[in-house]
Amino acid sequence: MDRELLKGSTPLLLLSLLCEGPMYGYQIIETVRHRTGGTYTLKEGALYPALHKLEATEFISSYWETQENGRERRYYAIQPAGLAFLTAKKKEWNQFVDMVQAFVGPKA
Amino acid sequence: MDRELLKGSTPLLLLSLLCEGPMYGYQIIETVRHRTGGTYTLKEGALYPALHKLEATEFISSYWETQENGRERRYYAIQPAGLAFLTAKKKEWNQFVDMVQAFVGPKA
DNA sequence: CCAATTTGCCTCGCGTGGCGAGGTCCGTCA
DNA sequence: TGACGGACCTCGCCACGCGAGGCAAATTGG
Repeated sequence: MDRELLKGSTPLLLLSLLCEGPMYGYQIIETVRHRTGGTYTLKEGALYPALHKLEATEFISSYWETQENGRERRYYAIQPAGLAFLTAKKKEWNQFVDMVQAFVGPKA
Repeated sequence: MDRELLKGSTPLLLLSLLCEGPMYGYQIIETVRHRTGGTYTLKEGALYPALHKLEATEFISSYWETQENGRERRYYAIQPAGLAFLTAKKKEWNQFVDMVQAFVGPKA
């Protein structure tokens, strides 16, 4: 998968995922990897900065949770502002896809 | 339109357009502007470097053509290698869209 | 029991690509 | 003559993803 195509889609992905409930970083990576059948692996160098940025803008929040074995995980949860932002982003995404589709022709 | 989303889609757009026949820079910009109803304006700072890069890799070729009034235009035409590249890019594009769609949910 | 792997977090430098602003030349039209 | 628009281009900035690296603790396996 061409990395250039991915640019800008990360926040959309993350917010969409977090809509389903809080998740921690590693879990996000694994989830994406599994759901895409391995074709797409979110890289840590892309994930964590993106997560931190979304938190800085209050679109998501984070909290540490200790597991039974004593280890800690940092969970991220979507915030109201993030939900609104997601809605806007989705609209933008659809516009974008329609736009490109109009030039390259429909999928089939 | 979020600029980050656009990244990487430019070669796809250009090759798709040039499939319909040779075009010159300014014309490409205007065509895109019109076809999208003005929602998307290809910027010169994105277009020309992209065009030159595609030419450097032999995906397109260019030639100058003099108009009746004496002014010159630089036309770009797709090459066989470009056509092959376009096919691959399209496939990649569809994969990408499907991937994101799988997370944000279908358009409707 | 120790080593290697996995889980889990993170940062930093690099390359890339779009953008805004700038620049140039020339034809046309008021 | 001067302003506008067509038509080409470049350059510095910023944002992003990537690869590589670092660290620490739990788990697994020989």
